[in-house]
Amino acid sequence: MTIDPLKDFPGYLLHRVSADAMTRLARRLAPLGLRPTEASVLLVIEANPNITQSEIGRMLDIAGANMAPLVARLADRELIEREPVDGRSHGLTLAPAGRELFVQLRNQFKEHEAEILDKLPASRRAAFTKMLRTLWYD
Amino acid sequence: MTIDPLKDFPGYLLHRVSADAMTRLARRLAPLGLRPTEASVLLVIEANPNITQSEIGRMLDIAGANMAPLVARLADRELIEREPVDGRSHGLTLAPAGRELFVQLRNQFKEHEAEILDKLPASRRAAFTKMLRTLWYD
DNA sequence: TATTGTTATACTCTATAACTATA
DNA sequence: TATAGTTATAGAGTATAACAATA
Repeated sequence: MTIDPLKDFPGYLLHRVSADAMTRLARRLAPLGLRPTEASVLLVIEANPNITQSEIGRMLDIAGANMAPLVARLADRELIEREPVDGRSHGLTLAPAGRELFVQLRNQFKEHEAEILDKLPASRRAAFTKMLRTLWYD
Repeated sequence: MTIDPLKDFPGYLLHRVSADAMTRLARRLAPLGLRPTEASVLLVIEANPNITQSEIGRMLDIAGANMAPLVARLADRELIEREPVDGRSHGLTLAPAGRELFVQLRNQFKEHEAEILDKLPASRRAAFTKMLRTLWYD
């Protein structure tokens, strides 16, 4: 039979588990007309009214060059509003349509995250998430 | 201060940890002239001489349409050899240059994987990998 | 000088459709 | 009919370089 030489590599497993979760999240969000990165930006704006797009970029590690068209799409769809805070920055807040969408968005994320942990015994889920946090925010 | 509403989401953490690891792996492999997917295919061929590219695709979940140019690049660089096994399939094996590269490749992967787990206490590393395996090969 | 926001561009990985040749 | 391999193409995410306007 064929041998999978990668199946014990945590890096490979992280990649496969993450890629699978991202694909499922994308499918969940498609009916809302959102891609995963757009949805995560909306969650950040909701939690931080008047945040600027450069601050979001630093938080989510999205380069400014990539934030620009992403935010422009959300503004074009009137999901967010931009208010000048000084001559070069704009504070971002959810527009009415964005607040409406946010409720569905939050539910989809909640179900998605539960689905990921679902395969682990309930007693190990918190430990798993904590280890991931250790790896990320070391 | 700004709030990160995603920091407790295992799906988001998986994505960030995985993306960071992939970026570091890509940097490690660049001096060898390989991208992560190319390197993983070489590891699979080394472990399974005469495997076909469709079998590799099923193992690594890479679509046939994407396997074709990937394998062609490796064959053009004479890292692998293709031997017909029937009228439509080719068995893939490492060519001499591929075997030479494989030694360095294996070392880079070993260091990479160790680096990922490095931030976890040694006593938790096996449990973490096992949980990832549970999530992947459920 | 440094930062914010922007445009243009390219790369990697992935996804779909259509096709040929073989089993 | 199903499978192996291929080509063309498009999408999403990311990366770099260059630039204007503002701090």
